[in-house]
Amino acid sequence: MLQIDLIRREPAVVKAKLAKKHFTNTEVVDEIISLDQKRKLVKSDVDDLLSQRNNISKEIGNLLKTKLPEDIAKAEQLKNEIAAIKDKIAVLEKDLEIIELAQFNHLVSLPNLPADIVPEGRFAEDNLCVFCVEEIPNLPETALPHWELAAKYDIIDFELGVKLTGAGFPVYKKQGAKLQRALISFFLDEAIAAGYVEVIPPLMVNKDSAFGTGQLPDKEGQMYHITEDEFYMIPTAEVPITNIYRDIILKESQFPVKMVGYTPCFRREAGSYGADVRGLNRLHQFDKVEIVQIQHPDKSYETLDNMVAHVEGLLKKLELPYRILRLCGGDMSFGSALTYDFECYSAAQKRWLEVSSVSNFESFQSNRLKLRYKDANGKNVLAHTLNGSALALARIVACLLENNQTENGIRIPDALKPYTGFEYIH
RNA sequence: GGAGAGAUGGCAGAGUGGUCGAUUGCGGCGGUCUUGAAAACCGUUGACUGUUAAAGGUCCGGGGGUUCGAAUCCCUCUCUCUCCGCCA
Repeated sequence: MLQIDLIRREPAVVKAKLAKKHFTNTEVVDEIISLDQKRKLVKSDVDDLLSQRNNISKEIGNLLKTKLPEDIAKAEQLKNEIAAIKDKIAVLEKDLEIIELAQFNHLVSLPNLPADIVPEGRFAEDNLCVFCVEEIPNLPETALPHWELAAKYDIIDFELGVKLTGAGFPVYKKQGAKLQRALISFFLDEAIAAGYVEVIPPLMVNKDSAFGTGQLPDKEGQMYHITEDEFYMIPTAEVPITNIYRDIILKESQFPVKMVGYTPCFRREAGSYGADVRGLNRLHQFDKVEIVQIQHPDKSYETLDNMVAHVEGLLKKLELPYRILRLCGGDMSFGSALTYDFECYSAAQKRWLEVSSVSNFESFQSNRLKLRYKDANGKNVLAHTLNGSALALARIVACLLENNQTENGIRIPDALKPYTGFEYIH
């Protein structure tokens, strides 16, 4: 959620930046400002009336204390006076409620403003490739896609998942299950070595948490919703982990807060179909290790670079061909100010798969979360939040299987061998 | 699932209808003392809104009600604790 203060002060700048994100409904900005002016007027009227009421009530209290007949009569008179004030308050408070609700609804409909270096553009093709490995693997035509390798070595069973739950819920078996665990441990250990504190959060969150990180109201349809208890299955560990710091006022000395967590992630992915969802490409449940940082606004972009470097280090250790994209305004997520996507090359499918997304949300989430720090002047200021996948498992597995297939089986990268305990899947 | 008790500031814990944004203790911060530290002593210490600054307003788990006036009374929801039942 954008800060109302910024919208008030710099409406033109806000509109221009929204346009870069292809949010062109600029009348919303004007509407927010006009509602804000109305709100202030009504609020100040209500406050005046409340102030009058408070004073009269105090007076009544004092009069009644004396127990003198004339004072009691006076008190009764004042009670009548207050009745009229109360009616006025009731009317104005109703107005105020309507105005505030309208303003809130408009405010939460605005996406975050993109950073200056975000490229112009609307679609994936407009993303700026800031790094790409020199050699993209070129496998022989006989190379198998990962879903066939999964069947060949009996390590991932998609059909069985359909039986148990439905499409998009694979069952990992044997060396496939071990590989999964190995990757999770490897990613966690790397993050812990980089100073992140590990947490294991709940896999379901309440409405407040889903709102805090921006999933609600914007992406309601993408989460599994447990209606009986009003819980949402987490689409990413970002939600519970970042919400640990909801309603918190940090000291500056606590920056940066660094957390890492492994969780399964649940996504409804309504409307997806075809080659896009084949095999491990897009699942309803997948595993992910997520890194989250909370940082001083002056340092958040430096931190974003650190997080990008961390993810890059993981891909290097896994010996996977990757590229890094700086997302264009139209392709970025709702709440992000700057996002780098990491894509790995899936050599048998001959396509790039997104395996990580690292973003700086600036104060967009913290405004909703009321996540602040006390600055040197004792003023409470919104902190910046960042997060990134480090890494998302399923697509990494897809690339590992495809790119590393040999006549002897699937080769495990050196960095992973201590975790798998085997060098080949066969 | 059944029965009961409770939810107050960073924490502990007073407050049952009026000057209570809230006694007090701990913690935090600043100071005196000290070579330094501890102890002791003194002072200070919630958030939001609003404003040039203020005044004013709001907040005692959430929502609603009674009242001139609610932390305090009533209703309701959520959560926590204790006992019983069930159980990894």
